[in-house]
Order: sequence, then structure tokens, then C-alpha cells
Amino acid sequence: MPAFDLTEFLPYLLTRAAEESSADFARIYKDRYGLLRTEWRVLFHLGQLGEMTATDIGQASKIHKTKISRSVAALYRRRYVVKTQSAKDRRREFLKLSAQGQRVFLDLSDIAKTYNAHLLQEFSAQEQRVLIESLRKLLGQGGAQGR
Amino acid sequence: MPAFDLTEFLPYLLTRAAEESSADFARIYKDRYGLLRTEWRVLFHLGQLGEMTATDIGQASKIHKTKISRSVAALYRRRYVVKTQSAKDRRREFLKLSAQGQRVFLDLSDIAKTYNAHLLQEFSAQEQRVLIESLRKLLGQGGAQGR
DNA sequence: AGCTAATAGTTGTTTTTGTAACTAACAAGG
DNA sequence: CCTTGTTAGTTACAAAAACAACTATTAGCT
Repeated sequence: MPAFDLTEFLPYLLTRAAEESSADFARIYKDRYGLLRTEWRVLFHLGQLGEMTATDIGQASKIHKTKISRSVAALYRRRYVVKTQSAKDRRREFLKLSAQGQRVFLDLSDIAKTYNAHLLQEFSAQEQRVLIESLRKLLGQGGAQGR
Repeated sequence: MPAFDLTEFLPYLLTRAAEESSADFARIYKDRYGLLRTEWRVLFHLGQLGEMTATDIGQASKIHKTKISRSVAALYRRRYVVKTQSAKDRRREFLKLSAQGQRVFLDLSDIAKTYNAHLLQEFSAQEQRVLIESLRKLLGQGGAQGR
């Protein structure tokens, strides 16, 4: 019986590839703006998708609501985010980036773009396409995701 | 200026794909054997590569030595791992799976194999090849990895 | 209206991780 | 051998994540 080969196991490969490909970028947003990983992710969703509620962010990002709550609080404290109470439902709060938050988002986007190009240059155009498409496919429906 | 697109950013895609593709499998090794993520990883390396020291595991897995230390301690407590002191260098300790640890490894390997096949069935043979090869390439040299 | 259930978001507590500092053992040069 | 430096592995403490319980508000039903 052939031993199971770790280096064919997708969750393992993905986890390691994620860790290693994220490390350098993480150091940048951490050193430059003191952001945590989840904070960066929330900032990014707000930057890309515009005004939305915490629940919306959770749906788009699949980040747990307690992490979003704390990240939003941190971003708010730093004045990267502004809040608007919903008129018709006082539980809800619309969130968007402040001008300052927008600047941070754009600065980091720029860096991310360069960083991404650097990562992708290892691959042919066709490999890039397959890789990105495959990852996207893996997203929406990870495994059996049911819970 | 076009906004940066998160869904083309490899570290983001990889992180989410890793999280989502790992979740179901994680629940299995957790529920069935009470293993933590890092413990599972260490168990797997020992199962696949045979007797080795903690440092060796660190080199093969890129897991930090403190996490390995704690995981090995946990696996040892559960009698999944046995230790042999090195004769010529008393700092070193050879680790390998016990018969029981081996059984756990094989059981989980089986599940992993099925689980992996399930994940991969989304993809054509060619996509599978490109995906796995790309991830492997991303490994050894994640970004600039230098530290 | 009044009761129950659901939703938005927060807070408290426990686990896990990250970082640094530490002990023990070995190595190499004088 | 003795000092200095290096390596293997552990431990202590601080930061972050996971999980559960909570408050406030709205929705739906009778």
C-alpha cells in the first residue's frame, strides 16, 4: 500500500502556499500601518466593494462576525472607517472607508499589485489562468462546506 | 485607475481556498482524534517520512519549532509518538509514530485520500496537474521568503 | 398589542499562536 | 580544558483567534 503523499493533498498544499505567499505582504501592512491580517482583509473589502454593513462583509469574506466586529472597531479607532446608522433598522450600521482609510487602501493595493505580479511571474500565462480559476472555483464551494 | 481586484490576489485566493478546503477535513481529525491542526501536520510528516528529529520536521514542514515542540509533546502524551535519545548528541531526540500513532495516521490518510479526490473532481486532469504543480512551485520559494 | 423567533452586532472567556528568552549540550580555537 | 559561539529543544508571557453567551432591535404571527 503506497503511503499517502502529503504533496498531493490539496488542503496541505494550499495552506502552505497561502502561508508562504502571504508572509512578506503581511509584514508590509503590519510594519507600515500596524494592521492585523483580519483588519487588512476588512479594509480591503470595504475599499473594493464600497459602503456596506458588517454582515455584508462577513458574507463577502467568510470571516466570522466576531472577528469583523473587532476589526471594524480597530479600523474605526484609527479613523480608517466611518459609520452611518441605518435609519430604518437601528441594528445595522453602514461602514465605509474614510479619506484616510482610502489612502491606506490605495497604497496597499499598489503594493499588492506589484507583489502579486512578482508571485505570478513564476508561471506561464496559461498556468496563471488555470491557477486563478481553480482557486476561485475552490472558493465558493470549499469541499462540502455544509454546516 | 482600476480598483485592485481581490479575487486576483494570490495570497488572498490561497488563504481562502486553504481555509475552505481544509475546514471539513479539520473537523474530522478534530472530532475523531482530538487533534489540532499542527498536531495533524506533525503526525503526517512522521507518518510519511519515518523517524526523524524535531528539527527535521521543522525543515520539512516549515512549522516553527515552538509549535513542533508543543505538538510533539501532545502526540507523545497520547502515545502516538515514541522517542529515542540520540547516543552521540544528547540534545537530539528521534521521533517516530507508535503502532497506535501509525493506525491513526493510516486511518486519516485514507480519509484524506477520499477527501482529496472529492476536491479534485471539480477539475480536469490538466487543471489538476497545473494546480498541483503551481502550488508546489509556490512552496519552496514563497514570495521572497528571505528572513 | 403581545409573544416568540430571528437578526445585527458586541463582549467575555478559553484556546492557540507568536515572540523572546531560556537551558542543556556540543563544537572549535586557543 | 576553558572560553566563545552555535544548535536542539523547551518554557514564559503577550497577542490573536475560536467559541459561546449576551444585548438590542426588528419581524412575524395570533
